[in-house]
Amino acid sequence: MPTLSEVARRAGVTPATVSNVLRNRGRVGEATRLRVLEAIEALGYRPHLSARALAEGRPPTIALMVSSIANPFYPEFALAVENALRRSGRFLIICNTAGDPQTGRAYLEQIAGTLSAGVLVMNANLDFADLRATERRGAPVVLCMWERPLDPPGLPCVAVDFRLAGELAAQHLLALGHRRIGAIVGSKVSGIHAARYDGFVAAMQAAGLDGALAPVRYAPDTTQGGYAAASELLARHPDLTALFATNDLPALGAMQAAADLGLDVPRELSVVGITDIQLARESRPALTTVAVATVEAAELAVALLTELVETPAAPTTPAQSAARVCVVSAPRLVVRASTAPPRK
Amino acid sequence: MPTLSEVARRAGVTPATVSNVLRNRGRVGEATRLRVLEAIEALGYRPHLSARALAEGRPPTIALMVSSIANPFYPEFALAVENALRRSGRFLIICNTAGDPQTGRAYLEQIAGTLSAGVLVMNANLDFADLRATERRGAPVVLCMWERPLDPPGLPCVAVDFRLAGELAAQHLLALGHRRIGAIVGSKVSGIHAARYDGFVAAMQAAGLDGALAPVRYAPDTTQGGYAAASELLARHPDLTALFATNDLPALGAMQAAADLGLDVPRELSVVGITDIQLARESRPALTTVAVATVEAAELAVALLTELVETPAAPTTPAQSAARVCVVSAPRLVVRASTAPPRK
DNA sequence: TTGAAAGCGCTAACAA
DNA sequence: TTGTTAGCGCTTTCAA
Repeated sequence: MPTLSEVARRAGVTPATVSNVLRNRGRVGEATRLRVLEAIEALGYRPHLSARALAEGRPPTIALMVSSIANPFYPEFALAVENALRRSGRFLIICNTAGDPQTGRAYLEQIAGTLSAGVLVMNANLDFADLRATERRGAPVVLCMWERPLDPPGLPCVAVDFRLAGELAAQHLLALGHRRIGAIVGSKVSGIHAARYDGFVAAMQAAGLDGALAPVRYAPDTTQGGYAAASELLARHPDLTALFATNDLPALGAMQAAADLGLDVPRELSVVGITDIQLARESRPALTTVAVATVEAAELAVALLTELVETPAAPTTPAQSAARVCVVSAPRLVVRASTAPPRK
Repeated sequence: MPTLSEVARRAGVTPATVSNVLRNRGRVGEATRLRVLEAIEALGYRPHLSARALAEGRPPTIALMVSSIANPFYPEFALAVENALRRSGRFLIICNTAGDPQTGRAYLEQIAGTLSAGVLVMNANLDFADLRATERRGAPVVLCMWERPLDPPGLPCVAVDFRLAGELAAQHLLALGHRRIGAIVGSKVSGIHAARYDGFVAAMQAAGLDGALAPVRYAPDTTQGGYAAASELLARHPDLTALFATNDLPALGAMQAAADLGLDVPRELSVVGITDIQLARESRPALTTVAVATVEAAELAVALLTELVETPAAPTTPAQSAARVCVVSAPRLVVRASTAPPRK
């Protein structure tokens, strides 16, 4: 592969000039510029990105930490991230933590700042301390889907009002006339779906029901988890007319459980989820859900990280980080075919 | 961030020695080694991967070209690739071509050989010429799911016997007693699913039916595509008792179409797909399909590419490339709930 | 407008 | 076993 020096030699200039031409720095005579361009063309020169990364002190690369790229939600997000990055001439490294903080730390230690200029974190179950250490080493970190806009994490982040999402979902069921509603929370009790559940409880409360007393199950954030949770809930509380799930995947699982129990959705059981992943549209019946601005979140996250990466590393204090919170558009209800008024 | 020289200074040795310790090159005294290790620890030193890439002449990175990471098949494959790479200390750059050869070429030109040591190609609709050019520039290319083991592409590849997959699917339907079977081919007429369809036709032939005359529709390789194709087929040929699809996504779409037409699957219509993506297990009814060794293919692809990357670049002729064909385990039928004998 | 020179952080001969 | 010396390909002052 031809190098910049070879281009320079051929064009009868020095490497510095070629570099200036490449970066459109201006300070190059038009005739020279043309000669350089011609040499580039003739030689088929392409800049060596690793060399450039070293010289510039920062690679054209961003790492996306996810717990599993195979989770049907992430690809949509990753796609949006990749698109946004490509537009800004950067590249995306996918880091799969498999939900294991060790793996996450290993990734961060290896590539943050040395092979990737910054880090996007998408629910990868990482130690907060590791993230702050990463920041301190000079690789900015952005949390991609913070659940509580009003409770910033002390790290730059893109926040989604998931509490509102929970409220909207519950309000929809309530408006349809449901009163006996079960909840499936796709994480641990103290987990990241807490805000969504809070919203649900609040909406119930507001409707004069004791939301905290509504039957609830905590389950893994998967279809299987939702399936198991729904099976249990329906076995224990046969009078439930609707199920609220904090995420689409468990909601989809709940629909399967209903199908296997011979319950017709939505006639005998309504199901609502949160996020609006592609599958929600494609399931039968199509899932009613609360759509989250995934693409917008991805773009904001990339924009925020880009800014941080390009800003001369003013060592960020927690307070400064706290200030870097972008909130995406409010979630909105998408009514499809999995919800209906309860049978009397 | 501390550099190797700083570590050297602190340990009272030269950079070369530190490098030797880091690479476990052996030729270092035990006492020195310990001192160096201690300095590394004390300083929190981590090797700068971009610098190393430049010095070694090759980055620790591999590019995976896919048409859309959001296609439910790719994440499973990408996950397996990522795992295999991580085990070998490499990192994964995701390149989304959106099926556009331009975008693909731009990616290849930018990063192949300069930011990524090699390229994995997963049905990204790339120009063959671009791939060969990439190879010539010194960045090995491996095709990840070549469809016809007996017809090598002139590029190193991992091949899957998709013709056999098509045969197995058809044989299953035939064995159940189906005779009026429609086919949904998830690509253009001359597209990459041709081998699968060939297998289908051959199996029909072998059963004494004129497979080539079986109703067939070509459609995009998506649920929507399958939905539309199945709707058409069933409208035009109400006597069909089974549908064969060359991929799971269209098969799933076909099941939805059946549901919307009020046809019970599998009682009134059997549906079979190919690949066995995660969704196939999770759909209701669960999809009968022919499982392809995805993980094995990913691992073989990584192994093959790794070998090519590490082999001192003997400029490969097409003939040599042709020799680099790995074939994964044969596909195998997975019977689930979407197939049954035809109603008399 | 162009050139000269130093250096990014690391590796790898080759010498000692 | 360890050090010396050149780079890898590019960017970027600073001079001319």
